[in-house]
Amino acid sequence: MKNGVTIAGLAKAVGVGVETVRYYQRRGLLEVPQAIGAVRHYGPDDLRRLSFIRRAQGAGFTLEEITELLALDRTEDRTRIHAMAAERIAALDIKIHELEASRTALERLRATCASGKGGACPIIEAFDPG
Amino acid sequence: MKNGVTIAGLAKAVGVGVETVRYYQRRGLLEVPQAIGAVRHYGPDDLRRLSFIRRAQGAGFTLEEITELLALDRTEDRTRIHAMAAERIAALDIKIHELEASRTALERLRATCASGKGGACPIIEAFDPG
DNA sequence: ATAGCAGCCGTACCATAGTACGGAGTCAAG
DNA sequence: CTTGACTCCGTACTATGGTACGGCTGCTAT
Repeated sequence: MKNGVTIAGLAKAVGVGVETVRYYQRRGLLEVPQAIGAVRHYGPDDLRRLSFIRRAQGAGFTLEEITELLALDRTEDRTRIHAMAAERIAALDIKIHELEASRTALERLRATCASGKGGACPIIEAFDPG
Repeated sequence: MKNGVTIAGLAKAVGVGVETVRYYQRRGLLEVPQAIGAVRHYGPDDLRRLSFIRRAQGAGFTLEEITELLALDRTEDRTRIHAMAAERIAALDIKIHELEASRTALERLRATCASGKGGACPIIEAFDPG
């Protein structure tokens, strides 16, 4: 063996499946490293890149957008990066507010249906205002 | 015409497509009302139900879960409703925190890349801490 | 009465993000 | 030097939530 891990080690380190790593390679999100013999070995760069992909997904970027971000990482196109970040932040703000509103509605539902007995609790109505 | 709207009116009122309404009917989320002649007419109940479906989706319920919620709406199984609400609230809390963390990371990226010129801004690193 | 828009229906297709599978090759250990 | 785990590869399949298509029919206005 050389230094670096094989695909299973990489996948495990980031908490994804081997097939997912291969999928990202096929999509061009991860590059396929040079093999030592017949087996590829992955280093810290690959790990950072894969972690980034996952975090960016968590931020709501699609794989297509992440592909663009990764390409941008080596350029100096700050305006594009800035625009993508701003756009995502705006979308995130909307989403966060929506989820908070949903949370409020669910809290109301939970409170209503917590009280002992009585007839059915009105699920549909619980969501009505908000 | 009778009172009530046709499928296009219903869809439009909630901001979905006609095909989406039909899809929900197929999935059993919406019932198919009795036709007057060959055309179905939808009333306020259908509207409320459809609105509910959309709001519940916004809260992160899957269509399958929403199917269950709608079924539960006519029962008195408060414990199940309570459990589903609690579970969703917990998931929502996690999600909201994740999105807020992502927002922070993006804000950092935006700030870093806003400053005039200089080399590339480190997209991958901007997400590194979390 | 007739054109043409809506509605109805089944079936097929789409995007996104994986997940599974089967065969062939390879590597390290026993 | 064989066994067993792991890799590689292509292709196919999955889940979720729709979206589109084409044929037929029926309601409505001109």
